[in-house]
Amino acid sequence: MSSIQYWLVKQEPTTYSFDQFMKEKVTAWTGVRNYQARNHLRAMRCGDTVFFYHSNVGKAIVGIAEVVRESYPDPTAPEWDCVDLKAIKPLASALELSVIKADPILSSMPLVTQPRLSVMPVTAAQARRILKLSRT
DNA sequence: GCCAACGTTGGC
DNA sequence: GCCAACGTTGGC
Repeated sequence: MSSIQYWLVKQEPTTYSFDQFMKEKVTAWTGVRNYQARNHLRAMRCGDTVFFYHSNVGKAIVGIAEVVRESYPDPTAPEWDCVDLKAIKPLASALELSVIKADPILSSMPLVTQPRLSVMPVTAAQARRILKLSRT
C-alpha cells in the first residue's frame, strides 16, 4: 500500500497526556505488550497519521501524531516492538467516546468493539469523519 | 493442549 | 471504586 494509513493509539492521560506529548514533540511509543497491538505497530509506516486517544480520564480522541520511525525493538523489552511518534496538533475539539459510539461510521471502530486493544487501524473514511466531527 | 485462576484494562 | 471483558499464566 502506497497511500498513507491511519491508526489510533490509546493512553491514559495520567500516564502520558497529549499535552506532555506536544511539549516533548517526539516520543518512543513503548510498552505495548499485546500481540495484536504489536502487529499494528509493525505495520506502521513513516508519514502515517496516528490519532491519540485519552482512555479512562477524558475518554476522547484529543490529537494527531505522525509516525517518524518504523518499528524497532522496544528498549524497555527488546522482544517487543515500538515506533517513534511525533505530535502534530491537538484536535480543534476533542471527540468524546459517547459521540464516537453514537456515530454510524465511527461506532464500528475497534475502540468501541474491542475496548482493550491499545493500537488499532483506522479506515480513511473513519479518519475523515474524526477530522470533520472534531472540526479539525 | 485444555482450561481455571489470575491480572489488567477501562468504562461506568 | 466496582466490575465485566478478556488476555495471559500455569497446573495438569
